[in-house]
Amino acid sequence: MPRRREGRLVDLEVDILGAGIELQADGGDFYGFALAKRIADRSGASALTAHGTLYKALGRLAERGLVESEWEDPAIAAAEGRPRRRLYRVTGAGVAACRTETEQRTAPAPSPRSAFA
Amino acid sequence: MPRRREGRLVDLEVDILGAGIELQADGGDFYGFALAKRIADRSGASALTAHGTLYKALGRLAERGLVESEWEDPAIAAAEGRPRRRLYRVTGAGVAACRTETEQRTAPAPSPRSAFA
DNA sequence: TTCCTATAGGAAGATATCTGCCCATATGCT
DNA sequence: AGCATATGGGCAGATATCTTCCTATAGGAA
Repeated sequence: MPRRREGRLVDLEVDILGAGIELQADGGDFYGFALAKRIADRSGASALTAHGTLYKALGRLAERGLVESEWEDPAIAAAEGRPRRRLYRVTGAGVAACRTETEQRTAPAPSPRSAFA
Repeated sequence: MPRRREGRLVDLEVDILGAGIELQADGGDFYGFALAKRIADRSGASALTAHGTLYKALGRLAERGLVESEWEDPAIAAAEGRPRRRLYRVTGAGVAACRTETEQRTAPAPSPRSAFA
């Protein structure tokens, strides 16, 4: 993929923010693995078979301040007998960026003349 | 595999005890994953590609009191940024059982007549 | 000696996160 | 208009442990 168009989001990032906003609607934070399942479910196809893509995207979003994260208390993971999770939440900036991006996409391209023909 | 011959060990169990005794010689405990690598290395071949086999064998040995285990302090795993380990050590009984089994194997079968022919 | 069956072993996958490698390509620049 | 390249995406694998299935076989019993 090419240089990122200034301040815009790629598909996967929109998906993450969207799913994340949904997941955190009922109170808590969310974590990568759950996110992956959710996105895989609704995207139908077998995207993210290798989860590296997702974690890289989450990293990018974190760098831009659109999500925040912190490690789950290790004791909890230990008590539940599973690996630790990194807990994410979409920030205000993240919600805004997601909305903006979505709007920018629904308002199609500024067609050169009127329409086609 | 058939019923276990009363009080004896299968190959993998001997390997585990052997490798375990080696690993704990220099002080500390050992854990499954390291054990798997060690056994895989010296068994040359690609045994244990799926590690389930090893963990089941470790469970058997624990049940018979030949190894003991405890979970690593979750904080340590967290600090090192990796999954928790279960720490094992071979018990006295384990060392004894390993030796006995090895002897029983080096002293071959009580041949029916003298040798062959 | 023959047959039954308990049991070990292998494959596969769930649970979580992260890194490195390579490739395709849309973007921005000339 | 055309080209160079930054960058996202997919594949593969490391780190650890454990569960569920299915299968093959050696041991014991008849």
